[in-house]
Amino acid sequence: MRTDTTFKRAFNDMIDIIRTSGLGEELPSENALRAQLGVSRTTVRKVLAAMSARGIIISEAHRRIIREQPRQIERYPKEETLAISEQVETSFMEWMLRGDACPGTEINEAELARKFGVATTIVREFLNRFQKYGLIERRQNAGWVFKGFTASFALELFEIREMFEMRSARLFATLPDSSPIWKQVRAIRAAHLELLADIDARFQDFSELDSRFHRLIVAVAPNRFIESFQDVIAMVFHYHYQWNKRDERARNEVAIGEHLALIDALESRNVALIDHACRSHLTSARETLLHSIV
Amino acid sequence: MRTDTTFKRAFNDMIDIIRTSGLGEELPSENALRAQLGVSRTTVRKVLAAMSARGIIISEAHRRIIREQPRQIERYPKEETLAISEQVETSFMEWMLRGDACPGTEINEAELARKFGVATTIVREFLNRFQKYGLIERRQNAGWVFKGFTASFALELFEIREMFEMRSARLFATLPDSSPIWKQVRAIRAAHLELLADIDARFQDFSELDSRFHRLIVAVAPNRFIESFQDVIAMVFHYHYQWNKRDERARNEVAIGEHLALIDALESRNVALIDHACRSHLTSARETLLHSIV
DNA sequence: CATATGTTTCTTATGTATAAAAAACCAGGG
DNA sequence: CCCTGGTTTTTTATACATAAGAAACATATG
Repeated sequence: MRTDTTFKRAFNDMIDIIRTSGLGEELPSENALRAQLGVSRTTVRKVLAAMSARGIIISEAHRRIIREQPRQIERYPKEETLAISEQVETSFMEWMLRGDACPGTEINEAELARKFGVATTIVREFLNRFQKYGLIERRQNAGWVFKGFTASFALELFEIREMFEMRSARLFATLPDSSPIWKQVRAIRAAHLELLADIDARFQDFSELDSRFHRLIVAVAPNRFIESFQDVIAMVFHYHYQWNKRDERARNEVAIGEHLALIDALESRNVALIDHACRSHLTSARETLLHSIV
Repeated sequence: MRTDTTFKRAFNDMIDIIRTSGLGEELPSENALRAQLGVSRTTVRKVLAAMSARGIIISEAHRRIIREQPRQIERYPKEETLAISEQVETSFMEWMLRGDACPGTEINEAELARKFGVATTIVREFLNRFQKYGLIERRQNAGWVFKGFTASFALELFEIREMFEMRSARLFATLPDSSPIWKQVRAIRAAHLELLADIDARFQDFSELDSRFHRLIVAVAPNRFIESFQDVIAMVFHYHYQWNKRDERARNEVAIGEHLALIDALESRNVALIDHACRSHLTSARETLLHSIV
């Protein structure tokens, strides 16, 4: 049966909401909470009921008062807030990147389901969605093949990436001053500088910033196929680098430098500069990835 | 439970095999048949058993003799040879293109399952796979939205298509004479001429030839992401044109002409010619598609 | 001993079941 | 009436069941 991860996530979020308010204060309406938590009212009510049951709030007629601050211990642990389908993703990536699978390995839905301790339906659904990353291939009536996280995967990936990002970066040259994108560019530059200033402590945050940066560039002229390809890139960097920590800090520092150079180039509106900055960042990113594969 | 479409398809294929042999002849071994039919030996045996039961063949110890020619009536009808998942694809496309769905429509798994008369699991699996075409989008815990077969879909599609095909076509200029691709190019030119000669009767065959042609061009330098994008294109042309028959014959005739021009250009190895031929074909294809949308 | 057939076991495709979550519906109070 | 909270209905996520199909194993026969 369905797991109650939505409820648990909402419960944790509600704790944060309550902590920003004082004792005795009244909570917003169910509808307002629904919007804040991003879940249905049904779930809000379930959370409120749980809060009541724990004595954190008091439900009077048509209002709920905060009675005592919830303690952090009451939070549900992170794992329990992940839908089974998300857990499967993690398990699969781990299985794949830990090297249990070499190129050409046959993937067996039933076996994976047993290994991960979930129903076959879910594994199947995952594989269907995962197919778009180009790492597995379906065989009629006979499972899947793992094609391998290989050099040719990386090269094919970067061939497309270069086409897409060069196309987008160039468009910045003709982007009017009035475009709201420029504001986001400045904001993301600031975020880069901030991260750079604290690189020793926060170098692990780069992966997410990287993805945001490239999505911003590509958003200059929206195209659903390009955007969906960004998911592939994000997946690769997110997971692959979790398993290849070598030189992580230095690598990220270099990349930040290249991003900043590209931002400068974009703002210059000079196509030649943009081309150069974009291409050299992509080249260096490709080399880094290739390096970590072999 | 699982349907026996594999068996029925194999049964039909076996009829064709038997019809090419004479009465009294002996059939190949189970293993040989397995390879010919592209199914497992389990299924081969089931087919042989069915043939025996119908008196078409006689199973003696370790050999099977053809006793009488099967009649065409014994074939299973086409519909019964399609896996449920394939039927769902057709039903969905029909639902979508017949116009029951306008952009922004919410897609309801349960409702579709009822409408198509299949299990929800299958609809869900289909939608997950179908997602890559960029026509639907998933919303967390709340079904899917149909984004519409709109002009912007066509434009985004063609933006990518142009990047990919121009890149591939240009590569032909530097392709060595020795490449086996040239032989395929000549073969596909012949196929085009053949179809053109008989265009009045066979204009419906173009869709498949079109897909083969573009896949060939793109295969000059294999890239899994480009190849997978060809699926999107093939889907669009295959289904969309099934529902827009206006000027079909003329349209296809024009496209054949453009293909032949592109083939000439490729063989010339002249980049400027290639560029021109490729771009003008894509432009005209885009206009045709846009036209048929509004 | 190699190859073909007979048998058993495992996997996939597809249906059904059900708790959780979302949505729709409804009644009461400002 | 609009909003709020209570109730009912519908849909989604996930587990489980099973026939069809694939694969592995075993035996026999030339």
